[in-house]
Amino acid sequence: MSDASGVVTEEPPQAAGKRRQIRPRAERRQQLIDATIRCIAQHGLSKVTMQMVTSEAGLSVGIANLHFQSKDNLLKETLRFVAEEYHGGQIEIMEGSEMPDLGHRLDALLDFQLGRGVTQRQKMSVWFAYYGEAGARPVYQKIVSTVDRLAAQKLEALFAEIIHEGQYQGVEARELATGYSALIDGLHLGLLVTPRELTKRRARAVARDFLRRAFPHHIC
Amino acid sequence: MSDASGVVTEEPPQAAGKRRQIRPRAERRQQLIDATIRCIAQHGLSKVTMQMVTSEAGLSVGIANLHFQSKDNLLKETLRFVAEEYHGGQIEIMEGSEMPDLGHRLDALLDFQLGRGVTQRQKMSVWFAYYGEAGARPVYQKIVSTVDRLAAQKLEALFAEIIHEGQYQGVEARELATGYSALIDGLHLGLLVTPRELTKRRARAVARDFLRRAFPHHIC
DNA sequence: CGACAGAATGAATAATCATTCATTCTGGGT
DNA sequence: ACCCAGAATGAATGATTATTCATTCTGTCG
Repeated sequence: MSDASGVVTEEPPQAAGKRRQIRPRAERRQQLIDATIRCIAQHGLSKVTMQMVTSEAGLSVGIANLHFQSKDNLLKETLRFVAEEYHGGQIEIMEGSEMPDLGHRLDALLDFQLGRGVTQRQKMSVWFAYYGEAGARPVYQKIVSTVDRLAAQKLEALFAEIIHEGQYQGVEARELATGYSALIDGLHLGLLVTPRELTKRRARAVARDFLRRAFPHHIC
Repeated sequence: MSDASGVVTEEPPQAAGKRRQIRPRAERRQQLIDATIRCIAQHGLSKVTMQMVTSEAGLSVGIANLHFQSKDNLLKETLRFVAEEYHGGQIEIMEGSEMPDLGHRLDALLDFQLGRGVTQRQKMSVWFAYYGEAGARPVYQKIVSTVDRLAAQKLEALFAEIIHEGQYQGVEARELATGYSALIDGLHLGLLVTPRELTKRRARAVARDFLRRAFPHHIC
C-alpha cells in the first residue's frame, strides 16, 4: 500500500540540470497515473489534457501515448488504480485475521474509510469524477462494480459474523452492509462538496453512530 | 450558384415542416437546459459539446451563446436548475403542514428521494457529474451548498420534532440528519453505478431500515 | 399592409487538443 | 571505447470545438 503519490521526486521548476532519463515502463506508468490524479483533482476530469498530465509529471507530451496508447486508456487505468487501492485496502482489513476482535476490526475499517489516506481531497475528487461519468461509460461501471462486489461480499460476511456473535435480533447482514457502504459513500461526497459543513471528525461520528445503533455490544 | 435551367430553387436542409419559430427567452432557456440534462446523462459531462446540446434541442448552434453567453454559464445554470428542483421538492414536503402525521411525512420524503422523479438515471447522472467537478470548481460547490444547507436545516428540524414526539433517548437530530442525507446520497450513487446489484426497491428498504432503527415508533 | 425589433441561423474563425513519428539521447552490453 | 535497442522528445498534423456575427426570418404594432 505504498502511497508514493505527492512525494518529491520532481522538480517543478526545471532547474538548469534537466537531463533526459530512461526508466522502466512500470515506473513511468505509475508516474503518469499519479500526475493524472493530481490533475483531475485540481482541474476536474473534463478539463484534463494530455499536455497538462505530462507536464505535471515533468515529462514530454508524447510519453503518455507511448505508455498508454491513448488518453481514454490512461484515464481508464487511473480509475482502475484508485478503485483497487481503495477496495484492496478495505478487503485487507476485513480479512485481517491478525485482529481477532470484531469490534476492533470494525473500528479499523472505519478509520481506513474516513482516515487520511482515502479522504484526501485528491483521491475523493478522482473517485467522484469517474462516478459522474459512469452513467455514460459502461467501462467505468464495470471497473468499479467488479472490485466493489468483492468488498461488498466481505463486508456482508463480517457483519454476519458480528450479528452471530452479538446475537442481534431483527437485523439482516446484507441490508446493513448496503446501508453502511452507502453511508460511507455519502459522507465522502459531503466531505468533498460541502467541507465547510461536514468535517472529517463529524463524518466519523456519524458513521460510528450508525454502527453503534446496529451493533451496540461491539461499539462502545 | 444556380444555373438558368428553370429548376426549382434548391431547398436548404429543411426537414419536413421544420419552420423557424420565435419563442420567449425563458422558454428557450429551459429548452436548452433540458437538452443539456439529456446530453450529460447520455454522453457524460466531459463529452458534452454545444453542437450536441443545441441539436438535441432542435435548434441552431448559435442559440446557446445567445441565451447563455457561454458554455460554462449554460452548465452552471443547468446545475442550478437540477439542484433547486431536488432540494425544493424536499423542502416542500418537509414543510408540508397539510400532512400532520410526522411518520407519514417521513414516508413522503423517502418516496420523493428514491421515487420516480429524482432517481431517473438522467437526473442522477447530472447530479454526480457535477459533484465530480465540484472539487475543482468552487462555483459548483457554492450552488450546491447554498441550497443544501437549507434542506439540511429543515431535515434537522423535522427530526427534532420526531425525537420530541417519540421521546427517543440517546439520539441527536443533527447527527441523524447528516447520516440520513449521506445515506440517501450514497444510495443514489449505488443506483447509478451498480444498478445490477442495487435495485430501487432495495434502496428504499435500506433507507427505511435506517429510519426504523432511529424512530421505531414512527416507522412500522 | 408595411416596416421593424430582435429572435434565430449557421458558415467562418480562431483556439485547443490528441496523436503521430522522425529524431535525439541513454545506459547497458561487448 | 564503441555500439545500439529502445526510451524519450516535441514539432507538426489533423480533428474537434466554442464563439462570433452578418444575414435571414417572424410576429407584432402602428
